[in-house]
Amino acid sequence: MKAVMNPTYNPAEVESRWYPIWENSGSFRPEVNPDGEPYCIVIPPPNVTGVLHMGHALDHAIQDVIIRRKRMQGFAALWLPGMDHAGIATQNVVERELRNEGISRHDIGREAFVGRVWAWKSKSGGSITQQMRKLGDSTDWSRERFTFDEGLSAAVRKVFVTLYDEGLMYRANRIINWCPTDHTALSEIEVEHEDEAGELTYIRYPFTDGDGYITVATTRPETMLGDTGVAVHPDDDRYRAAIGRTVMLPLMNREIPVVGDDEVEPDFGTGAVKVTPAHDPLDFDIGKRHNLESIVVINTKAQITAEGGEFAGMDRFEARAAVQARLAGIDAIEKIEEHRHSVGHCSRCDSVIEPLLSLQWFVDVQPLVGPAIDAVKSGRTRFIPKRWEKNYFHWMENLQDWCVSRQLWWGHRIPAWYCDACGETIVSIEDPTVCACGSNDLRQDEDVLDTWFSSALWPFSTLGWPEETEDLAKFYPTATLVTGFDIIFFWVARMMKMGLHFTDDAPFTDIVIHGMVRDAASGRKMSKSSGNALDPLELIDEYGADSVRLALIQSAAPGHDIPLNTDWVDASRRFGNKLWNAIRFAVEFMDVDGVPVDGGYPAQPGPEGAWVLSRLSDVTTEVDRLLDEYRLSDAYGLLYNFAWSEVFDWYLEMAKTISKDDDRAPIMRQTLGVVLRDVLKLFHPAIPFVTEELWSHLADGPELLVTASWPDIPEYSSPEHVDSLQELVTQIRQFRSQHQISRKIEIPVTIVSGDDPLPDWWLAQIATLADCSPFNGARPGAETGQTRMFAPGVEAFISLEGLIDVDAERPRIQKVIAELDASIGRSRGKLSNPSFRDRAPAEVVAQEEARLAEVEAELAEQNRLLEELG
RNA sequence: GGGCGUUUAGCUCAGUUGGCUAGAGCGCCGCCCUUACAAGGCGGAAGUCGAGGGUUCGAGUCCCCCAACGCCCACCA
Repeated sequence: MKAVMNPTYNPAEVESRWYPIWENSGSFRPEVNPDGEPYCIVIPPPNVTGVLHMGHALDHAIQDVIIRRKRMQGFAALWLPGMDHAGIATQNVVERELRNEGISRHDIGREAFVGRVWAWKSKSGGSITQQMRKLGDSTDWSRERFTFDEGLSAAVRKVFVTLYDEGLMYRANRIINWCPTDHTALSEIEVEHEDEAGELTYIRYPFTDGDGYITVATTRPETMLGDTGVAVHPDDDRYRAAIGRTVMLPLMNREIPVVGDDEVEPDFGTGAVKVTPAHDPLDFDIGKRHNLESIVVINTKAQITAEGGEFAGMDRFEARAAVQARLAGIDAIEKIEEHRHSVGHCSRCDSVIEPLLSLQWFVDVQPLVGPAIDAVKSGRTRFIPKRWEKNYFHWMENLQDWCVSRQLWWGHRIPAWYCDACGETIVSIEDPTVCACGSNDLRQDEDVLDTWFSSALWPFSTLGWPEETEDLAKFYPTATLVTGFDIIFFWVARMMKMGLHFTDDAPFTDIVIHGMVRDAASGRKMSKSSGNALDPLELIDEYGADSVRLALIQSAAPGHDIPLNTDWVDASRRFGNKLWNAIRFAVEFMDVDGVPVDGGYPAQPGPEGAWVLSRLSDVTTEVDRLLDEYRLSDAYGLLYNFAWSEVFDWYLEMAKTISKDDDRAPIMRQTLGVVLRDVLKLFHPAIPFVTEELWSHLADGPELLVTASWPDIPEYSSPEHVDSLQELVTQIRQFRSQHQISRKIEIPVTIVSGDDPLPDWWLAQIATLADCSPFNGARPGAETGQTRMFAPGVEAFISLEGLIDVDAERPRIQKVIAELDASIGRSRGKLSNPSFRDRAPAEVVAQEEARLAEVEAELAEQNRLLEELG
């Protein structure tokens, strides 16, 4: 018995019903296609603290379209979900909780704190996994992973220890980027540079021999407290004589040398630079080259240390003003200029980064770079769109060593132990209990690893590596990665390096890069901070997940940003409603249901059926081509127009003209059913909920649409008659509209065909679709008061007498003539050009000639009609 | 200082081997409550494809140059 379908589609009710059915049926597991070729996408793991935003919605919609189609195509398709432990972000959330209780993490200690984070995770973390279900993500939840779970942590240790054994993981004292707020080291890509207004302070450093001074320029005068030298370019004539002399550092009264160094830019400032090896990366290098001492004058809280003398204890910015004032007091400042310069900020908390000399762990990435570049250069892995490859190469070629240690508690603790007795460092997978020297006085390194370290292993660690699991053998290397360009450096490049190094294969074949979702109104990136963010969850509640997905997919041209507003979502919702009603009509009013899941394509579908099936076949072929190239927006734009403008607007209307007791009714129902079935299949990856619901009304058998087969349509050739039918109907409608003729008036139309009499079905279609009474007969005499229409193979005549004011037809014909004239002009121009005839392909020339002949004939006829009208 | 992207209808955007009269959604105008859908149907108006130059029989599409806007990278202290 048929279920009654509501005339208005209600997404909320339908969507909440289907997801559990899919999930519980195991449809998202690759095991549903046990013999299928493996196809795997690993999800970019959202932060455990994350809530679903538009960026996720886009990223997931794309991945879901890809994986759902592959599943329907019979692949053993796996979309592997999971989350990232998100070191700093998560630690901050729990620290905020503690702060509300009036305590800090140091009050409860490391172990208790980590316990609190786990407790938070099980209670509040991972809400995004429920939100992904609302979106319809067909991820295999039985394989869900977490970067901090046991298996992945084992992979992290294995990688760390291996890199250490290979000499690629080392501990060193370097200038690193320090966030004084998050109180941890950061890698250089976690620092965002912004141009800001600042000052360039020119300070005089007197020579110790009393003969003059040298002026240095700095944006950070407070660092002068730690100066241990002044550097000039060795070829700079102004300063050549100064090299080797010493100056007296003001305020500190420290004698420091002037050195010559090629890295100094003579054109900047005074051409002489103060050297603070402990607080500037360039100065650190210069200091090393010239054996200058490193004096730490700023601590991890961004305060001046005891080495800073009278300024000790001051905040760095307070000290900047104080140092300037003191220098001015002793007349050591030559001038202060306004100066815009780039200032580094913590990408997480926006604090100004402090370059600090610090003992940290680093990965020597150079040996990993070559294979990662080669994999892309050779085409083993390709970026889509290709232009991102250039960015990837450029970044790879300019890599610094990766600072991986973080001064946090939430993260993978560095598997290094230090022996207090002998000073030995032990790096091992298993926790050591005793040192080679016999001492068991071992301290594990306090630091944890950069969150991105475990993310870099994601494609293989989630599949079981370093164990040789079945999943790893089957699904690695994975097929496709889908992500935004903003994390190519953070994540994609590192996965490539680690994947190639540890598995000897690139982790993906295709890397699909999409843009950012933007607010269509302002053009800005959607973000909470700018207050222009659309909340996908609110949109899902209001419009349905299908609408949000389709809007994103249709807007997402490959590699471009996506402007989104609710109009797009609303248009998608209307499409869902249209689809709903089209199928409701077929099921309830045309008795189309029990459509077979596979095949069932009619061998003799009749002319309308052959037309729609040939269009379906063409469109499916094109959609497959577009989807294979990841052009989702083009594919679904095409399908959207096909479904609405051709299937619903034309074919469904044609089907209506065939009454239930007509001999052609059974074949029409079969054809309509098969076409609608395949439309549902083609749309399912984009709008899974409404299509699954409609499938349950339309199709026969127990199979869910989610695991149904992708369409494979036999060839059909379309009868030419259908084109002329559509053209003539459109022209009659235009005629009616132009002359404001009510639909209630049936227009008598005499139709003349070139050869055979027109079939009854054709006349019946014309009659219904154009609300006219067609008569297939001889060409009427050349009496006045007729209008004439052309369509391939047929002409139509309408007597204007009694239908319209005959005079009103004149301007219409004149307009038609003007258009035809223009067209003929263009055509003749082309054809009279000898070069065109010589050089254009013969088929293009022939096409042009045929077109001209046709248009000329029509022009002659319209001119004749105009004359008849007088 | 490098690199990349964008510029097409009132708005937001498609347009990938150069080839009929450049498309879509929304908006706008007219008619229609036709029993799938008024969240709809039918019809319509609207674009010198950022400026200039070049290649070509033919350029929104390829090349050069310019302009505006946006993004990324970069240790000018």
